Amino acid sequence: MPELPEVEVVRSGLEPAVTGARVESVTVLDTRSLRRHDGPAEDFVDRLAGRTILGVVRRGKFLWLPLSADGDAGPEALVAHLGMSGQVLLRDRSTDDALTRIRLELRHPRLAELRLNFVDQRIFGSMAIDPLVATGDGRPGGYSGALAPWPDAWIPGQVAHIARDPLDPAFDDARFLAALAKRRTGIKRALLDQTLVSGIGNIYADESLWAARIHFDEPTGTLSARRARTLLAEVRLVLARALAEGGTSFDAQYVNVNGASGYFSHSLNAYGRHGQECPRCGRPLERASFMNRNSHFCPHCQRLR
DNA sequence: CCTCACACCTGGGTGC
DNA sequence: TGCACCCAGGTGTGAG
Repeated sequence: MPELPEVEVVRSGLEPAVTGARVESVTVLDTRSLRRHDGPAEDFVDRLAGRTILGVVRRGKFLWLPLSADGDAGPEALVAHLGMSGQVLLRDRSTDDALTRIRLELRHPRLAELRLNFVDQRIFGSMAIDPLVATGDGRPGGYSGALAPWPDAWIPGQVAHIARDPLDPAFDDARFLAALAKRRTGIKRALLDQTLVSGIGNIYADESLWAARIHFDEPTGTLSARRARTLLAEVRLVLARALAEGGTSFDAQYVNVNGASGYFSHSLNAYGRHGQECPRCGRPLERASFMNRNSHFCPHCQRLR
């Protein structure tokens, strides 16, 4: 479940159920879902089994579950990225899901036994055990909700290069705007670059650009500081609204930890609406090929300057 | 260092 | 029904 709102729906669903739970057993059904793990599947299983989950943290589209100490190893976390089609489903111990790639059996002190199925059709997502490293700015590594004994200024090594997301209180607006102004590329490319700002994918890039009336291919070099600030504000509004509606779902693939879909697809103004009327000006929205995917926009409201 | 093209993958839906 | 084809919301890597 890809973009920030959908991943946050997963994070917030996992948090009360897995915080404090012990990992009783781990089954790797497809080793390709360990693409991000540095080592063989046996190493993943050995390092995860028996440990207790301390919380659930998210930065952008990355999730990680800090783990209790294990011998001489430094602080580590179970990292999960959902890629294009990943799901994390909480089930009872008798329920299986098609396309489950990794299965964890958990025991929670109050909620007792449960099963966590990592499901992924395309296998662009993956799990990993990764050492935690100190954040560069001393601020919390990501968002961990209210329950966890975080915030701690730690982040998995493999996530450290990802920028903070626009809903993170430690996101530095001035730094982002300065970095954006230095780029020599199109604005949508920049929005999708997770090392510049994280959490935005194809849907919310198109929605934010539509809201800010900016063409997806407008060069970052000609975007005024004022319009860039407007765009950042619209990004935040779009992400927050989508989050409030439980994320965007077009089909059964993008669901929360209980398998339920969000409602934001009903609130989309541009994404997937090519051929239909622009909700603002009434003229037809268009779709254009861009970066091996599609961009949805209003050619009247979003003119290339 | 920055930018961009490309590789990595499957199965559900659609149309003939 | 069967089957070929199309499509999908992301990230890491390496060339230039």
